Amino acid sequence: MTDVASQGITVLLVDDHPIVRQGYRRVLESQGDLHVVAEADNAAEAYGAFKAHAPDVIVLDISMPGASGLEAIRNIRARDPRAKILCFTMHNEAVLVKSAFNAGASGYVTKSSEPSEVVKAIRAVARGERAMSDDVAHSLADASLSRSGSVLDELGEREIEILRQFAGGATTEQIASHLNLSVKTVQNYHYMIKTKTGARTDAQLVRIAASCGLTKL
Amino acid sequence: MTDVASQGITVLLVDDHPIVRQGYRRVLESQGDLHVVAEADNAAEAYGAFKAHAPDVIVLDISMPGASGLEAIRNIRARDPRAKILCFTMHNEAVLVKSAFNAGASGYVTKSSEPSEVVKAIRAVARGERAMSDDVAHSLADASLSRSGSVLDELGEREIEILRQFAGGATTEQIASHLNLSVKTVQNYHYMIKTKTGARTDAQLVRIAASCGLTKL
DNA sequence: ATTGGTTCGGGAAATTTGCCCGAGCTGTGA
DNA sequence: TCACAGCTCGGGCAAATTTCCCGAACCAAT
Repeated sequence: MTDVASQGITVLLVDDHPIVRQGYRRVLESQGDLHVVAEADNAAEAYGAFKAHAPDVIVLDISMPGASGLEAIRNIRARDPRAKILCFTMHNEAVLVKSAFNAGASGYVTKSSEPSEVVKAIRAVARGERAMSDDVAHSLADASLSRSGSVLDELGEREIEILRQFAGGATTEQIASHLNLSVKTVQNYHYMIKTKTGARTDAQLVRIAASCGLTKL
Repeated sequence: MTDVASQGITVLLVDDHPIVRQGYRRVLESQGDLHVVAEADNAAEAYGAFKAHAPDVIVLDISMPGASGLEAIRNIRARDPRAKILCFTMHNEAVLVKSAFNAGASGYVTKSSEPSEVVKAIRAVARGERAMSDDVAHSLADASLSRSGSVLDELGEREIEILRQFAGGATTEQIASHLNLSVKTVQNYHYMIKTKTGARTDAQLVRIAASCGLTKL
């Protein structure tokens, strides 16, 4: 009775799709204790809106392209570490989830979740707890029983270099000759990189490399 | 005065995100003349729901994975050519838009659009007109003007779809099952795509796909 | 000294690639 | 209407690569 919830929880919605925002707003408002006090269209506007309205929780869709969503989290948290950010997105890759959390997010819920789960997460985050939906927890658990940082610090120097060249479009032979290694060794590194990053496909590898800034485009 | 709109327009919502569906429903219902008579969670359920409720308009999120959205359009239209389908999605790539239309869609609106635009599109589609949002028209126009010479028009529709999924990180098996193809066929397409685009490596393929806007990174 | 991480590569089985093939289908133009 | 061309779908088979296993050398810290 004495906590913040009894006063209602104020929310800032950040999503680049207007109608989606409209929808969230209605769903949240129908809860009674949740009040959407502002909306923002993109990461850039998000901090301004946060400063202006000081909401209890920021619900942020990191819809990607790229790290713009993560960037926003870092920006806001850097300027006000009290900000509580709930990521609400359709992506459920462990790497992204991890990045979001150590960018400073307080929660992570996928759009596949039931509305009630989302609402629950907002309340939890408002209380200062960490929240995530079941599917997110599952993929995190799966992917990293013992990992702790960015995917990159799992990799050795050589592995990173080979990943970089590979993602840049080089063939195995080219990499081998660039680095004066046997083709076999490059193949083995390639394999190790895949297992360490959890990529099941070369394409996934490229995406991971790109998301780590290892390659542009 | 004698047309369907004066009686209200019935809508079937198809989207795999429950909360998003909730949101749309509320936005549409608040219009007065729009009535969401059914929802479906995925492409498979969509046709059943269509048959059961005979809605005036199907609002379909082809959120992908893969052609399941396009597949759904084709399925429904094959069984009932009177079906009016409005694609409502976050993707705004010319290739997809074109595929959607010649799969039989009546309209295409992105989630970046204002709610009012979406509603307008629904009404237009219900009247039997073709509808698309400004940004979609723009990217279609762009593409049709200055895109001869792009690698993409060397590729068939299937090839493009498979490239899209592959670049998105899907495995050969996943693609095969998404599209109901044999693994061998997907492998063959993969090979054809590589030769047609001149890519010597899967990583190069991903880069090409990205540079054509086929996938985001 | 021993453990542990990183670099380097061999070997063998399982998969995938590279390339060729034929068959069904559709639209287009003579 | 009859080709003809182009897309779609998949089999086959040799060659290449991937997947995992392994050992060896090096260096750093325990």
